[in-house]
Amino acid sequence: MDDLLTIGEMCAAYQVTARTLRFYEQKELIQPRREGAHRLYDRRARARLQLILRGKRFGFSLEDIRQLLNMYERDGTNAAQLARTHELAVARLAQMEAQRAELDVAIAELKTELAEGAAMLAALKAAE
Amino acid sequence: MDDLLTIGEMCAAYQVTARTLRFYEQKELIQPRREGAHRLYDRRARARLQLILRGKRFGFSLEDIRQLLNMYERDGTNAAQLARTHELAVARLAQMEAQRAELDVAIAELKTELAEGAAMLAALKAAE
DNA sequence: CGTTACCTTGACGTAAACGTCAATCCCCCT
DNA sequence: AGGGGGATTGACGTTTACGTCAAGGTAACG
Repeated sequence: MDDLLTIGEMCAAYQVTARTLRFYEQKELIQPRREGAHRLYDRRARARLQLILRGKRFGFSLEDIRQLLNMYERDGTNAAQLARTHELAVARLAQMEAQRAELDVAIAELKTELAEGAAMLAALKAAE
Repeated sequence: MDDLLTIGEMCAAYQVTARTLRFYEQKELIQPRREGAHRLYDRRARARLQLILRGKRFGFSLEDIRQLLNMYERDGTNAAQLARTHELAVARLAQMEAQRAELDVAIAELKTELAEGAAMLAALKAAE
């Protein structure tokens, strides 16, 4: 049963707005079927949406996601494409870990200031 | 010696562009002196810039920073204002830690997929 | 005095990911 | 026939933190 969902049902199912779905479509991330003018989302469209949302959680841009998705669409078994995807994922992972490291530093610094009761502004007074 | 720096010197000293300094001024974050039309940055202006850059590292928005800065400008010793600053800092810290937690989850998930050689797209194939 | 380097204001542009109308259209129900 | 409730397209708006001209002022050097 390849049950088809209307845009409203998709919104409810995936917690996104209709605008978002149309936006993704415009960006070539999803291609729902049409029944007249109305959109109908099949299994494939839903799978892609899930991947999009997942990619977003990973911090990929929509453009990155589009490329990954379309690469797989054309040939999911091409070794070069698999390698490319892997490469992108590794790079993104490195970014995330770097971001986490920075965040850790900032957290530690802010904690120190809070412990000193200094908030972030003691330096202003000191500089007068 | 309250040596005064020109905008160009400020750029070199703090690694920011002139546009950035003018932008901060327009946003009421910094108030340099004037010699004719030219800006001159005194000790206070420089202290504020440092705090701005620091606030940014903490992830505060410029608007947040402006409010904090101006609160202190009016009365750095007011208990209510100190409390407010502290409160903002604590809230921000909580945000940062939440963000860090999410990041950890995403990192772990992405690592798992990489380990499986699945990148992020295995599900697409599975859904066909 | 002329050139150069640096400065000024003002205004429009940019990026991402949608939000928010407006005008229409379509189907279903009573 | 008259409403509703959803859908559609198109187009402009939003946010943040600046970037990028353009046109012109000014100050120091030679």
